[in-house]
Amino acid sequence: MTRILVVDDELNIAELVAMALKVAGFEVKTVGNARDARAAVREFRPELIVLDVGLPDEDGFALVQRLQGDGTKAPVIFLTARDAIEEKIHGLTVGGDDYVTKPFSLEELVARIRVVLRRHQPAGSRGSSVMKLADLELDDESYMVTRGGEPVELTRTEFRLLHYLLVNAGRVLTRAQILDHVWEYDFGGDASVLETYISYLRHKIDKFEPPLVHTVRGVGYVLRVPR
Amino acid sequence: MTRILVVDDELNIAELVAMALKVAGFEVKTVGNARDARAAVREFRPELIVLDVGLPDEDGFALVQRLQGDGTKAPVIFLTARDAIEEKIHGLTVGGDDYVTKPFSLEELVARIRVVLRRHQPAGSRGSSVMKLADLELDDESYMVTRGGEPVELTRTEFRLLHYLLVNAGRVLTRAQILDHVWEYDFGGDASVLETYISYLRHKIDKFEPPLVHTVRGVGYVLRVPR
DNA sequence: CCAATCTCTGAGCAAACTCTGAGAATCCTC
DNA sequence: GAGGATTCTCAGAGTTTGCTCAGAGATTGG
Repeated sequence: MTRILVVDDELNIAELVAMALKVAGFEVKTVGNARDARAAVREFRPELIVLDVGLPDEDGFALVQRLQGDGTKAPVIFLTARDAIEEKIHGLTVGGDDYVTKPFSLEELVARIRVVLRRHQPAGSRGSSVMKLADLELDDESYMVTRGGEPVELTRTEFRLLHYLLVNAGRVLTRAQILDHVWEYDFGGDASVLETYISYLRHKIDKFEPPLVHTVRGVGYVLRVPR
Repeated sequence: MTRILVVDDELNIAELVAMALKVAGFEVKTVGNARDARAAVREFRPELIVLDVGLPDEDGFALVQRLQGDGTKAPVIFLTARDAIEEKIHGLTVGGDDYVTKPFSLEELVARIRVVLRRHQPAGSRGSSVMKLADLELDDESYMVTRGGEPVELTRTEFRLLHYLLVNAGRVLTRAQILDHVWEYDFGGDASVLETYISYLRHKIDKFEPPLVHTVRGVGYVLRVPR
């Protein structure tokens, strides 16, 4: 089980992320400051670090330098405010690290984590980045979706939504779950957006037979092959 | 796996270069001064050396002489300030060595490394230096690009951009990734330059059908053959 | 040292996307 | 089958994102 260290001083965010990652099948440890982070790196030996750059006791980037000096090779995913100085991010994606701007959606964060982890694995043992259900295919890496071989153009939100449904194919997801994962965590609107996007998705991928997106009345939605 | 030794006393630069080279599939060792460099040459037996000429403890050129006296035949790529005495360098690069002026772009450095390595390989085992996608061809060595057989004139930045996209054909690259690789490492501007250059590229290579440069809204760009 | 070329900036414009709200359609219960 | 609840669909407002262009500044080559 892949170990991930989450470093964020905002407890709510840290908890939220930790939850999502545990559900996604990772082993997670959370700390709230740089000092604990260094200790955790030594003891917990994480294989990836999710790091808020706005830490109270030490600049996130300085911390990374120190950690890597300590011998960790774990890639880092930085959490940063959307309008933060992009300059500081420069040079970051060279080593396969990445960053996600706040507020993010959990779906997006988990996707980035998967991409970074894949890049850091020896090329041979890498799985494919393609997910399938019936004749529907979704490629994480190239953002391509095809149904029955035909390419389908999806917007970003549509893509995230389909991705989340696909990861949980066969399992019924409640509206709340979907909103919490696919939309940014500070999204204030109601579930009608979701219905709208389900409608869009159906137009794009379910104009072919058989339909894959199914409504479970009073509960939520599932992606599955009907029998 | 080709071994490359990076000699630079600026830790940030050395790290940056090492990262980029590892991602490009080389085995890398980094040292920060001339003494360690000589030791590393003996133990690590690099097949190419990237050497900063502004070393604190010994003049880079003197070092090369000594190294070659030690029996290394590894070609050298010098890193030098842009306004440094170019004559000295010209004299040294006759042996198939090369130089890159700081600040460089990673794309450029890696390209030079590939060219130098290719020159040093026995003529028989050389691969081609031409990359293709559909009817688009790009030759690393001669800096020539053709689309549908027609030659296309590209400026240096356009060439680097296309090259980076082509190496990663089929994979969506974020703006940050592209800026980090194609632009010089101290570039401080924002992504609008990139958009401008994408526009230039499209005018030059995508006025033919089918278009190869595709925008993935909210994410970045891909080079791919549409289906 | 001048001219040509290249790079980058900024602003205006265009297109695409997200979300809202309201009415239509569907489903379920009684 | 009526009525209420739920879900679907659509059009449009508002926002975001990307494209293009002209021109200033830098660089290169003669």
